[in-house]
Amino acid sequence: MARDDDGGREDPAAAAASHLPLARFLPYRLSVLSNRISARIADLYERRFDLTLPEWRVMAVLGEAAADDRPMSAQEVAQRTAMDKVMVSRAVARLIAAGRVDRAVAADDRRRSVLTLTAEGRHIHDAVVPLAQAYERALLDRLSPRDRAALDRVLSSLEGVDLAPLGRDVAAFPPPGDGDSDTDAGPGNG
Amino acid sequence: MARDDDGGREDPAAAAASHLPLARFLPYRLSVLSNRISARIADLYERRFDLTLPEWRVMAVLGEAAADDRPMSAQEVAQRTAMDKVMVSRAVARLIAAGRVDRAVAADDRRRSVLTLTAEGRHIHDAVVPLAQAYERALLDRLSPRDRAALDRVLSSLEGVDLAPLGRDVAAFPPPGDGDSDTDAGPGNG
DNA sequence: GGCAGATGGTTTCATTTGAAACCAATTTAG
DNA sequence: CTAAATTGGTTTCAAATGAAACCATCTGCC
Repeated sequence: MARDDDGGREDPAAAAASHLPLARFLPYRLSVLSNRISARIADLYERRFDLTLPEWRVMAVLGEAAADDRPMSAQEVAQRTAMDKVMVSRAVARLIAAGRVDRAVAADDRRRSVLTLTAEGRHIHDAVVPLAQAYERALLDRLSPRDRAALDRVLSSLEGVDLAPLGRDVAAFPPPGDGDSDTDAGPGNG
Repeated sequence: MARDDDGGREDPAAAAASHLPLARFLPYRLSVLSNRISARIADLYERRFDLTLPEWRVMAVLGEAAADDRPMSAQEVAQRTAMDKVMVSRAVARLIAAGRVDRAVAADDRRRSVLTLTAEGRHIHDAVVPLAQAYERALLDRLSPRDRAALDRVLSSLEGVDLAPLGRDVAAFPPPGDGDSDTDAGPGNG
Protein backbone atom coordinates (compact mmCIF):
# COMPACT_ATOMS: atom_id res chain seq x y z
CA MET A 1 0.00 0.00 0.00
CA ALA A 2 2.61 2.50 1.00
CA ARG A 3 4.45 1.14 -2.01
CA ASP A 4 4.45 3.19 -5.20
CA ASP A 5 2.20 0.77 -6.94
CA ASP A 6 1.31 1.96 -10.42
CA GLY A 7 -1.60 -0.08 -11.61
CA GLY A 8 0.04 -1.32 -14.77
CA ARG A 9 0.80 2.02 -16.35
CA GLU A 10 4.44 2.33 -17.34
CA ASP A 11 6.21 5.57 -16.70
CA PRO A 12 9.24 5.56 -19.02
CA ALA A 13 11.46 7.10 -16.39
CA ALA A 14 10.37 4.62 -13.77
CA ALA A 15 10.85 1.76 -16.20
CA ALA A 16 14.33 2.94 -17.04
CA ALA A 17 15.15 3.15 -13.37
CA SER A 18 13.78 -0.29 -12.66
CA HIS A 19 15.55 -2.40 -15.19
CA LEU A 20 18.96 -3.86 -14.77
CA PRO A 21 21.24 -4.26 -17.77
CA LEU A 22 22.52 -7.72 -17.03
CA ALA A 23 25.48 -7.23 -19.32
CA ARG A 24 26.71 -4.46 -17.06
CA PHE A 25 26.03 -6.15 -13.75
CA LEU A 26 29.33 -6.87 -12.06
CA PRO A 27 28.50 -10.25 -10.48
CA TYR A 28 27.11 -11.46 -13.78
CA ARG A 29 30.10 -10.33 -15.78
CA LEU A 30 32.45 -11.86 -13.27
CA SER A 31 30.59 -15.13 -13.33
CA VAL A 32 30.47 -15.41 -17.10
CA LEU A 33 34.09 -14.50 -17.55
CA SER A 34 35.27 -16.78 -14.79
CA ASN A 35 33.25 -19.70 -16.09
CA ARG A 36 34.56 -19.25 -19.59
CA ILE A 37 38.13 -19.18 -18.38
CA SER A 38 37.67 -22.15 -16.10
CA ALA A 39 36.00 -24.15 -18.83
CA ARG A 40 38.84 -23.42 -21.18
CA ILE A 41 41.47 -24.43 -18.67
CA ALA A 42 39.55 -27.50 -17.61
CA ASP A 43 39.31 -28.56 -21.22
CA LEU A 44 43.02 -28.10 -21.65
CA TYR A 45 43.96 -30.14 -18.59
CA GLU A 46 41.44 -32.79 -19.41
CA ARG A 47 42.67 -33.28 -22.97
CA ARG A 48 46.36 -33.24 -22.21
CA PHE A 49 46.56 -34.86 -18.83
CA ASP A 50 43.23 -36.51 -18.19
CA LEU A 51 42.98 -34.25 -15.20
CA THR A 52 39.88 -32.52 -13.90
CA LEU A 53 40.04 -29.06 -12.45
CA PRO A 54 39.44 -30.22 -8.87
CA GLU A 55 42.15 -32.83 -9.33
CA TRP A 56 44.52 -30.22 -10.62
CA ARG A 57 43.83 -27.94 -7.70
CA VAL A 58 44.70 -30.73 -5.33
CA MET A 59 47.89 -31.44 -7.21
CA ALA A 60 48.77 -27.77 -7.26
CA VAL A 61 48.60 -27.35 -3.51
CA LEU A 62 50.38 -30.65 -2.95
CA GLY A 63 53.08 -29.36 -5.24
CA GLU A 64 53.34 -26.22 -3.16
CA ALA A 65 53.42 -28.25 -0.01
CA ALA A 66 56.16 -30.46 -1.36
CA ALA A 67 58.24 -27.40 -2.20
CA ASP A 68 58.08 -26.54 1.49
CA ASP A 69 58.44 -30.18 2.49
CA ARG A 70 55.24 -29.82 4.47
CA PRO A 71 52.76 -32.59 3.62
CA MET A 72 49.06 -31.85 3.80
CA SER A 73 45.93 -33.37 5.22
CA ALA A 74 42.78 -33.50 3.15
CA GLN A 75 41.31 -30.79 5.26
CA GLU A 76 44.20 -28.49 4.61
CA VAL A 77 43.86 -29.21 0.93
CA ALA A 78 40.20 -28.31 1.17
CA GLN A 79 40.97 -24.96 2.73
CA ARG A 80 43.66 -24.07 0.30
CA THR A 81 41.68 -25.07 -2.77
CA ALA A 82 38.40 -23.52 -1.64
CA MET A 83 36.70 -26.85 -2.20
CA ASP A 84 34.58 -28.73 0.30
CA LYS A 85 35.79 -31.91 1.84
CA VAL A 86 33.54 -34.08 -0.27
CA MET A 87 35.06 -32.78 -3.45
CA VAL A 88 38.56 -33.15 -2.06
CA SER A 89 37.81 -36.68 -0.98
CA ARG A 90 36.68 -37.60 -4.47
CA ALA A 91 39.49 -35.81 -6.25
CA VAL A 92 42.05 -37.46 -4.01
CA ALA A 93 40.46 -40.85 -4.56
CA ARG A 94 40.79 -40.47 -8.31
CA LEU A 95 44.33 -39.20 -8.02
CA ILE A 96 45.33 -42.14 -5.87
CA ALA A 97 43.66 -44.53 -8.29
CA ALA A 98 45.65 -42.92 -11.08
CA GLY A 99 48.88 -43.27 -9.11
CA ARG A 100 49.43 -39.56 -8.94
CA VAL A 101 48.99 -39.06 -5.23
CA ASP A 102 49.99 -41.11 -2.26
CA ARG A 103 48.11 -41.31 1.00
CA ALA A 104 49.58 -42.19 4.38
CA VAL A 105 48.11 -41.99 7.83
CA ALA A 106 49.27 -39.27 10.18
CA ALA A 107 51.32 -40.58 13.07
CA ASP A 108 49.79 -38.34 15.69
CA ASP A 109 46.18 -38.70 14.55
CA ARG A 110 45.13 -41.80 12.73
CA ARG A 111 42.06 -40.13 11.23
CA ARG A 112 44.14 -37.62 9.38
CA SER A 113 45.69 -38.56 6.08
CA VAL A 114 48.98 -37.30 4.81
CA LEU A 115 48.89 -36.57 1.12
CA THR A 116 51.85 -36.27 -1.19
CA LEU A 117 52.48 -36.34 -4.91
CA THR A 118 53.97 -39.54 -6.23
CA ALA A 119 56.91 -39.30 -8.61
CA GLU A 120 54.48 -39.54 -11.48
CA GLY A 121 52.26 -36.98 -9.85
CA ARG A 122 55.14 -34.58 -9.57
CA HIS A 123 56.07 -35.20 -13.14
CA ILE A 124 52.62 -34.27 -14.32
CA HIS A 125 52.52 -31.37 -11.94
CA ASP A 126 55.74 -30.02 -13.35
CA ALA A 127 54.32 -30.34 -16.84
CA VAL A 128 51.08 -28.58 -16.01
CA VAL A 129 52.57 -25.64 -14.15
CA PRO A 130 54.13 -23.95 -17.17
CA LEU A 131 50.92 -24.49 -19.11
CA ALA A 132 48.94 -22.78 -16.40
CA GLN A 133 51.43 -19.98 -16.18
CA ALA A 134 51.39 -19.50 -19.93
CA TYR A 135 47.64 -19.32 -19.89
CA GLU A 136 47.65 -16.77 -17.13
CA ARG A 137 50.24 -14.76 -18.95
CA ALA A 138 48.16 -14.83 -22.13
CA LEU A 139 45.32 -13.32 -20.16
CA LEU A 140 47.41 -10.73 -18.39
CA ASP A 141 49.14 -9.73 -21.60
CA ARG A 142 45.86 -8.27 -22.75
CA LEU A 143 45.93 -5.78 -19.91
CA SER A 144 48.00 -2.71 -19.34
CA PRO A 145 50.45 -2.88 -16.44
CA ARG A 146 48.33 -0.39 -14.53
CA ASP A 147 45.22 -2.45 -15.05
CA ARG A 148 47.03 -5.61 -14.05
CA ALA A 149 48.02 -4.00 -10.80
CA ALA A 150 44.51 -2.65 -10.27
CA LEU A 151 43.04 -6.09 -10.91
CA ASP A 152 45.30 -7.56 -8.30
CA ARG A 153 44.20 -4.93 -5.80
CA VAL A 154 40.56 -5.51 -6.65
CA LEU A 155 40.80 -9.24 -6.16
CA SER A 156 42.66 -8.80 -2.91
CA SER A 157 40.07 -6.36 -1.64
CA LEU A 158 37.14 -8.56 -2.40
CA GLU A 159 38.79 -11.80 -1.39
CA GLY A 160 39.28 -10.50 2.10
CA VAL A 161 35.65 -9.71 2.72
CA ASP A 162 33.27 -12.20 4.26
CA LEU A 163 30.57 -11.07 1.78
CA ALA A 164 27.99 -11.92 4.40
CA PRO A 165 28.22 -8.41 5.86
CA LEU A 166 27.69 -7.16 2.36
CA GLY A 167 24.50 -9.12 2.24
CA ARG A 168 23.39 -7.73 5.56
CA ASP A 169 22.42 -4.23 4.54
CA VAL A 170 21.18 -5.60 1.27
CA ALA A 171 19.01 -8.05 3.13
CA ALA A 172 17.45 -5.17 5.02
CA PHE A 173 15.26 -4.56 1.99
CA PRO A 174 11.68 -5.54 2.66
CA PRO A 175 10.34 -8.61 0.93
CA PRO A 176 8.04 -7.96 -2.03
CA GLY A 177 4.32 -7.25 -1.84
CA ASP A 178 2.97 -10.69 -1.14
CA GLY A 179 2.49 -11.53 2.50
CA ASP A 180 4.14 -14.91 2.14
CA SER A 181 6.88 -14.16 4.59
CA ASP A 182 7.72 -17.77 5.35
CA THR A 183 9.52 -18.13 2.06
CA ASP A 184 12.71 -17.43 3.94
CA ALA A 185 11.99 -20.11 6.48
CA GLY A 186 12.48 -23.79 6.04
CA PRO A 187 13.79 -25.97 3.26
CA GLY A 188 10.28 -27.24 2.62
CA ASN A 189 8.76 -25.53 -0.37
CA GLY A 190 11.94 -23.55 -0.70
CA MET B 1 66.52 -34.61 -23.52
CA ALA B 2 65.91 -30.98 -24.08
CA ARG B 3 63.80 -31.37 -20.99
CA ASP B 4 65.52 -30.67 -17.68
CA ASP B 5 64.80 -34.06 -16.30
CA ASP B 6 66.48 -34.50 -12.95
CA GLY B 7 66.32 -38.10 -11.91
CA GLY B 8 64.60 -37.46 -8.62
CA ARG B 9 67.08 -35.03 -7.16
CA GLU B 10 65.47 -31.75 -6.17
CA ASP B 11 67.28 -28.58 -7.00
CA PRO B 12 65.74 -25.91 -4.75
CA ALA B 13 65.80 -23.31 -7.49
CA ALA B 14 64.17 -25.64 -9.98
CA ALA B 15 61.54 -26.63 -7.44
CA ALA B 16 60.77 -23.01 -6.74
CA ALA B 17 60.37 -22.34 -10.43
CA SER B 18 58.10 -25.30 -10.95
CA HIS B 19 55.46 -24.75 -8.37
CA LEU B 20 52.41 -22.62 -8.81
CA PRO B 21 51.03 -20.70 -5.84
CA LEU B 22 47.36 -21.42 -6.44
CA ALA B 23 46.32 -18.50 -4.27
CA ARG B 24 48.00 -16.16 -6.72
CA PHE B 25 46.80 -17.79 -9.90
CA LEU B 26 44.42 -15.43 -11.66
CA PRO B 27 41.89 -17.94 -13.00
CA TYR B 28 41.68 -19.57 -9.60
CA ARG B 29 41.19 -16.32 -7.76
CA LEU B 30 38.59 -15.23 -10.25
CA SER B 31 36.72 -18.48 -9.95
CA VAL B 32 36.68 -18.53 -6.18
CA LEU B 33 35.59 -14.93 -5.89
CA SER B 34 32.95 -15.24 -8.54
CA ASN B 35 31.53 -18.39 -7.02
CA ARG B 36 31.36 -16.83 -3.60
CA ILE B 37 29.54 -13.81 -4.92
CA SER B 38 27.17 -15.86 -7.02
CA ALA B 39 26.39 -18.14 -4.13
CA ARG B 40 25.63 -15.20 -1.90
CA ILE B 41 23.34 -13.61 -4.45
CA ALA B 42 21.65 -16.88 -5.28
CA ASP B 43 20.98 -17.42 -1.61
CA LEU B 44 19.47 -13.97 -1.32
CA TYR B 45 17.15 -14.39 -4.29
CA GLU B 46 16.19 -17.86 -3.22
CA ARG B 47 15.25 -16.82 0.28
CA ARG B 48 13.35 -13.69 -0.61
CA PHE B 49 11.76 -14.57 -3.91
CA ASP B 50 12.01 -18.31 -4.32
CA LEU B 51 14.03 -17.54 -7.40
CA THR B 52 17.06 -19.38 -8.68
CA LEU B 53 19.91 -17.55 -10.34
CA PRO B 54 19.10 -18.87 -13.84
CA GLU B 55 15.50 -17.85 -13.31
CA TRP B 56 16.56 -14.42 -12.26
CA ARG B 57 18.78 -14.01 -15.27
CA VAL B 58 15.87 -14.82 -17.51
CA MET B 59 13.67 -12.35 -15.70
CA ALA B 60 16.36 -9.71 -15.89
CA VAL B 61 16.70 -9.86 -19.65
CA LEU B 62 12.95 -10.06 -20.08
CA GLY B 63 12.73 -6.95 -17.96
CA GLU B 64 15.21 -5.23 -20.23
CA ALA B 65 13.33 -6.40 -23.27
CA ALA B 66 10.09 -5.09 -21.88
CA ALA B 67 11.65 -1.70 -21.30
CA ASP B 68 12.36 -1.61 -25.02
CA ASP B 69 9.01 -3.22 -25.81
CA ARG B 70 10.91 -5.91 -27.69
CA PRO B 71 9.85 -9.39 -26.58
CA MET B 72 12.36 -12.20 -26.69
CA SER B 73 12.64 -15.73 -27.90
CA ALA B 74 14.20 -18.39 -25.73
CA GLN B 75 17.23 -18.38 -27.95
CA GLU B 76 17.72 -14.68 -27.54
CA VAL B 77 17.40 -15.14 -23.80
CA ALA B 78 20.05 -17.82 -23.97
CA GLN B 79 22.47 -15.53 -25.76
CA ARG B 80 21.93 -12.64 -23.45
CA THR B 81 22.19 -14.67 -20.28
CA ALA B 82 25.17 -16.74 -21.38
CA MET B 83 23.22 -19.87 -20.57
CA ASP B 84 22.63 -22.80 -22.89
CA LYS B 85 19.22 -23.47 -24.28
CA VAL B 86 18.58 -26.40 -21.97
CA MET B 87 19.02 -24.26 -18.93
CA VAL B 88 16.86 -21.53 -20.40
CA SER B 89 14.17 -24.03 -21.25
CA ARG B 90 14.10 -25.27 -17.69
CA ALA B 91 14.23 -21.85 -16.11
CA VAL B 92 11.43 -20.63 -18.33
CA ALA B 93 9.35 -23.70 -17.55
CA ARG B 94 9.64 -23.01 -13.84
CA LEU B 95 8.87 -19.33 -14.32
CA ILE B 96 5.78 -20.12 -16.33
CA ALA B 97 4.66 -22.63 -13.73
CA ALA B 98 5.09 -19.93 -11.12
CA GLY B 99 3.08 -17.48 -13.18
CA ARG B 100 5.97 -15.09 -13.58
CA VAL B 101 6.50 -15.43 -17.28
CA ASP B 102 4.15 -15.82 -20.16
CA ARG B 103 4.86 -17.71 -23.35
CA ALA B 104 3.24 -17.12 -26.71
CA VAL B 105 4.06 -18.47 -30.13
CA ALA B 106 5.73 -16.21 -32.65
CA ALA B 107 3.46 -15.28 -35.51
CA ASP B 108 6.10 -15.56 -38.20
CA ASP B 109 7.69 -18.77 -36.95
CA ARG B 110 5.62 -21.15 -34.93
CA ARG B 111 8.65 -22.85 -33.44
CA ARG B 112 9.80 -19.69 -31.78
CA SER B 113 8.31 -18.67 -28.48
CA VAL B 114 7.72 -15.13 -27.39
CA LEU B 115 8.50 -14.62 -23.75
CA THR B 116 7.30 -11.79 -21.56
CA LEU B 117 7.04 -11.07 -17.88
CA THR B 118 3.56 -11.36 -16.43
CA ALA B 119 2.32 -8.58 -14.18
CA GLU B 120 3.46 -10.61 -11.21
CA GLY B 121 6.74 -11.31 -12.91
CA ARG B 122 7.30 -7.63 -13.45
CA HIS B 123 6.40 -6.92 -9.87
CA ILE B 124 9.01 -9.34 -8.62
CA HIS B 125 11.50 -8.09 -11.17
CA ASP B 126 11.04 -4.55 -9.93
CA ALA B 127 11.60 -5.70 -6.39
CA VAL B 128 14.75 -7.64 -7.21
CA VAL B 129 16.45 -4.97 -9.29
CA PRO B 130 17.19 -2.58 -6.42
CA LEU B 131 18.44 -5.50 -4.34
CA ALA B 132 20.84 -6.49 -7.07
CA GLN B 133 21.96 -2.93 -7.53
CA ALA B 134 22.51 -2.50 -3.82
CA TYR B 135 24.58 -5.63 -3.74
CA GLU B 136 26.68 -4.49 -6.64
CA ARG B 137 27.14 -1.11 -5.02
CA ALA B 138 28.23 -2.76 -1.79
CA LEU B 139 30.94 -4.55 -3.71
CA LEU B 140 32.04 -1.53 -5.68
CA ASP B 141 32.12 0.63 -2.60
CA ARG B 142 35.07 -1.37 -1.42
CA LEU B 143 37.11 -0.20 -4.39
CA SER B 144 38.67 3.11 -5.19
CA PRO B 145 37.18 4.96 -8.15
CA ARG B 146 40.33 4.31 -10.12
CA ASP B 147 40.18 0.62 -9.41
CA ARG B 148 36.50 0.50 -10.28
CA ALA B 149 37.29 2.00 -13.66
CA ALA B 150 40.21 -0.36 -14.14
CA LEU B 151 38.03 -3.33 -13.25
CA ASP B 152 35.54 -2.30 -15.86
CA ARG B 153 38.27 -2.04 -18.45
CA VAL B 154 39.68 -5.40 -17.47
CA LEU B 155 36.34 -7.12 -17.76
CA SER B 156 35.64 -5.49 -21.08
CA SER B 157 39.04 -6.53 -22.41
CA LEU B 158 38.68 -10.14 -21.41
CA GLU B 159 35.01 -10.44 -22.31
CA GLY B 160 35.77 -9.52 -25.88
CA VAL B 161 38.31 -12.27 -26.41
CA ASP B 162 37.33 -15.66 -27.72
CA LEU B 163 39.75 -17.27 -25.24
CA ALA B 164 40.31 -20.05 -27.74
CA PRO B 165 43.12 -18.08 -29.38
CA LEU B 166 44.57 -17.71 -25.94
CA GLY B 167 44.61 -21.45 -25.69
CA ARG B 168 46.33 -21.75 -29.04
CA ASP B 169 49.84 -20.81 -28.07
CA VAL B 170 49.32 -22.49 -24.75
CA ALA B 171 48.25 -25.66 -26.51
CA ALA B 172 51.48 -25.60 -28.44
CA PHE B 173 53.16 -27.12 -25.42
CA PRO B 174 54.02 -30.74 -26.07
CA PRO B 175 51.89 -33.30 -24.29
CA PRO B 176 53.58 -35.40 -21.65
CA GLY B 177 54.90 -38.88 -22.33
CA ASP B 178 51.91 -40.36 -24.14
CA GLY B 179 51.82 -39.96 -27.89
CA ASP B 180 48.10 -39.26 -28.11
CA SER B 181 48.48 -36.17 -30.22
CA ASP B 182 44.98 -36.02 -31.66
CA THR B 183 43.60 -34.68 -28.43
CA ASP B 184 44.04 -31.13 -29.67
CA ALA B 185 42.20 -31.72 -32.91
CA GLY B 186 38.99 -30.25 -31.55
CA PRO B 187 36.33 -28.87 -33.89
CA GLY B 188 36.52 -25.22 -33.01
CA ASN B 189 40.26 -25.02 -32.84
CA GLY B 190 41.26 -22.21 -35.10
C1' DG C 1 38.15 -46.33 32.43
C1' DG C 2 34.17 -44.88 29.83
C1' DC C 3 30.76 -42.05 27.63
C1' DA C 4 29.26 -37.67 25.22
C1' DG C 5 30.66 -34.80 21.91
C1' DA C 6 33.89 -33.09 18.24
C1' DT C 7 36.73 -33.91 14.09
C1' DG C 8 38.73 -36.16 9.72
C1' DG C 9 37.11 -38.32 5.92
C1' DT C 10 33.98 -41.29 3.07
C1' DT C 11 29.58 -42.87 1.33
C1' DT C 12 24.71 -42.47 0.22
C1' DC C 13 20.94 -40.04 -1.73
C1' DA C 14 18.53 -36.54 -4.11
C1' DT C 15 19.17 -32.68 -7.05
C1' DT C 16 21.48 -30.24 -10.72
C1' DT C 17 23.61 -30.23 -14.91
C1' DG C 18 25.11 -30.91 -19.81
C1' DA C 19 25.22 -33.82 -23.96
C1' DA C 20 22.88 -36.00 -26.99
C1' DA C 21 18.48 -37.64 -28.72
C1' DC C 22 14.40 -35.98 -29.92
C1' DC C 23 10.05 -33.54 -31.93
C1' DA C 24 8.10 -29.86 -34.55
C1' DA C 25 8.29 -26.16 -37.76
C1' DT C 26 10.96 -23.95 -41.40
C1' DT C 27 14.14 -23.45 -45.09
C1' DT C 28 16.90 -25.12 -48.91
C1' DA C 29 17.92 -28.22 -52.81
C1' DG C 30 16.48 -30.78 -56.53
C1' DC D 1 6.15 -30.34 -54.56
C1' DT D 2 9.05 -33.40 -51.72
C1' DA D 3 13.36 -34.79 -49.26
C1' DA D 4 17.10 -33.36 -46.81
C1' DA D 5 19.13 -30.26 -43.81
C1' DT D 6 18.48 -26.45 -40.18
C1' DT D 7 16.67 -24.30 -36.44
C1' DG D 8 13.84 -23.58 -32.00
C1' DG D 9 12.95 -25.86 -28.05
C1' DT D 10 12.08 -29.97 -24.91
C1' DT D 11 13.07 -34.43 -22.95
C1' DT D 12 15.97 -38.27 -21.72
C1' DC D 13 20.05 -40.16 -19.77
C1' DA D 14 24.34 -40.22 -17.45
C1' DA D 15 27.67 -37.76 -14.88
C1' DA D 16 28.75 -34.12 -11.36
C1' DT D 17 27.46 -32.13 -7.14
C1' DG D 18 26.14 -30.96 -2.18
C1' DA D 19 23.73 -32.13 2.05
C1' DA D 20 23.26 -35.14 5.26
C1' DA D 21 24.21 -39.65 7.19
C1' DC D 22 27.82 -42.30 8.29
C1' DC D 23 32.31 -44.66 10.28
C1' DA D 24 36.52 -44.15 12.79
C1' DT D 25 39.31 -41.78 15.79
C1' DC D 26 40.25 -38.46 19.13
C1' DT D 27 39.20 -35.16 23.10
C1' DG D 28 36.96 -33.59 27.24
C1' DC D 29 34.74 -34.68 31.24
C1' DC D 30 33.03 -37.46 35.01
